Amino acid sequence: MRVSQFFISTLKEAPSEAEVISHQLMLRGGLIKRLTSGVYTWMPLGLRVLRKVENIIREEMNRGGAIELLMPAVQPAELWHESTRWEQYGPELLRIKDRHQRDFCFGPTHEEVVSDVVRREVKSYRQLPLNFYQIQTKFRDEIRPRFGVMRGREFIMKDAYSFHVNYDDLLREYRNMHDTYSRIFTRLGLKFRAVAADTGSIGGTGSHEFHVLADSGEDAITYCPQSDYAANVELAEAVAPAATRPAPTLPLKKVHTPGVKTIAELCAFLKVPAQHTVKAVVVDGADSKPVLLLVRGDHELNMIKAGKLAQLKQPVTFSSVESIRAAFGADPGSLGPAGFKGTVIADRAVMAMADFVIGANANDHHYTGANIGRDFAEPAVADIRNVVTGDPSPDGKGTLELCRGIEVGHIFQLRTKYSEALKLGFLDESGKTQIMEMGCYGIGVTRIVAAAIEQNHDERGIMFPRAIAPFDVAIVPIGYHKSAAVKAAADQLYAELQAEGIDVLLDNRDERPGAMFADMELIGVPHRVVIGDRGLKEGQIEYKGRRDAEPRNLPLNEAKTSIKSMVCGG
RNA sequence: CGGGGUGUGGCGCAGUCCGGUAGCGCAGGGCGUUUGGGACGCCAAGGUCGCAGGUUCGAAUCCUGCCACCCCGACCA
Repeated sequence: MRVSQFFISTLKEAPSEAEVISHQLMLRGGLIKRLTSGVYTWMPLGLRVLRKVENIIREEMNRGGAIELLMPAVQPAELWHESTRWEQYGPELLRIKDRHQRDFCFGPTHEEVVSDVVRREVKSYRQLPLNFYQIQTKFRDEIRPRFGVMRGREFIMKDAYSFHVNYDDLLREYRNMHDTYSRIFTRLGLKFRAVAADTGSIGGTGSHEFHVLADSGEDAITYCPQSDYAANVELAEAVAPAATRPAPTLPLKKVHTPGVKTIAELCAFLKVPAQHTVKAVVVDGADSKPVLLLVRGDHELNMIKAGKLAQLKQPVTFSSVESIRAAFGADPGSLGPAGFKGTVIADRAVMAMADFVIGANANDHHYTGANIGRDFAEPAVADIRNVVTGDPSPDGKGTLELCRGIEVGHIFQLRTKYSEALKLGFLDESGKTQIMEMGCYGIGVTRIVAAAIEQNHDERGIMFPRAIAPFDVAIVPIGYHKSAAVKAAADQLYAELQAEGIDVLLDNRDERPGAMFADMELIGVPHRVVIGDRGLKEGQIEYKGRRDAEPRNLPLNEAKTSIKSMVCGG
């Protein structure tokens, strides 16, 4: 591609709407343009990247035995009533009406449609298993779209749905898709990790998320370097401490703590470490009465885990200040279990503590030397905190580390949640009707582009992994419009590399060198060749990899072969 | 949906407090000089100051209402 025949539009300054680096660089590089909140045009340059991502996904899905189809984006409400999701999905489902006032939605996911296809087509066990997938535009009316295409409302997803005669076969395909996803993200050139995940609203049993590792990621994930354990922090079990609770050594003492509300203030005021304090959080119980949750001061309450407790109202909500005052006689910041009549649930780690500091249920007062059993009744015990670095791994094989990730893929064992609702039956060998087992497997295609940039950039711009770079190599001629020798050498190398099937971008704009260098670096082309009169006199051209510190010279007559080996090797 | 913030030319901003009819940088156009790290000079062009009402002789500026967008919290690929 010659730049004169392409469309490149870069900015020196990032639009102020962009907060994260990938969003800024995608706007500056002209990969995307915003149309409205969470909705973006993919400009020609960005589209090249997107297509490369899609093609890798498509190739590996095909290799994994999945079969591509394309389902409609617009779906009739009747199907969603059948699965009961028309009511359940909430405002995230974009609902539309046609001219006859019939209800439709713009599909946020395709379990209903694919199930309808399969129940019409598949009657016999002989037609199973099946795995249908598509790469298609979805719409989810997100509460808060942000970070550009990282969390858009309209986005492209690869979604796959598999159908099986029994659970064993679903498990086989689930592992197959796990391997397929690992191959996909490896080929994309991304540092990633598969982690055990919460199944969330989609339902089903087993589930794994695939995360691109990046400090700016929205998800906290944990892994064990000594084993293959890895999980989303939402899910990762905080195992009970091995140590038994020491006997009390201090008397319970009420202390005046004026203005102290947070654990940090408490620690500073009393000069105690956070591990010797207990945090009290009040949430609404299943009976709408306040329930007191206790976690160690340096730990964090995990709302997903709390959401699995039968004693609590779903979804979990913090109690209002009014109901807290009524139940405790004090405001948040001075709360504790002593004297509280309702349900108390303590994290496992709290149960191993003695002589700790906790709110006294009187404003501006705390207790020191508090002890379970002696100063208040034994509470119910549950795992309700986030794991922290150094916690023992739930598999017993080491200690946990934490890092951050961007969720780019998610695989689920749906089991029969949808196949029962949508009557996905088939006849088995003995002629009996059975319900299919289902799996579903998603990849956020547009999000991958943002995640790749988040993981691969420097102060000059994007450093795309080779597999998804918009171009493999950029030729930057110096004086293309002045020097016949430069033009001839650049045109020839361009033609030769193109003939080798390499994606070459020839920057034949009449720009100053600095402007061309800056643009090629901004848009993340992995290899750059500079051709100028200065080098040609010596029979040399200059080569620089996007990640190289310094350029180096190559003989002109070997240019094609050496560049080809660098493009294909690196 | 709550909380915070911003809307001025394609992009980044100043001007708003203290009303007097819009300015800077970048990008884009023309001419000239330049050409190995985002050049320089001159010239020209480009704005319903988010929208609607109001106050006023006069509103980007003050008042009211609305809209859009961004950021912080519950969602998810």
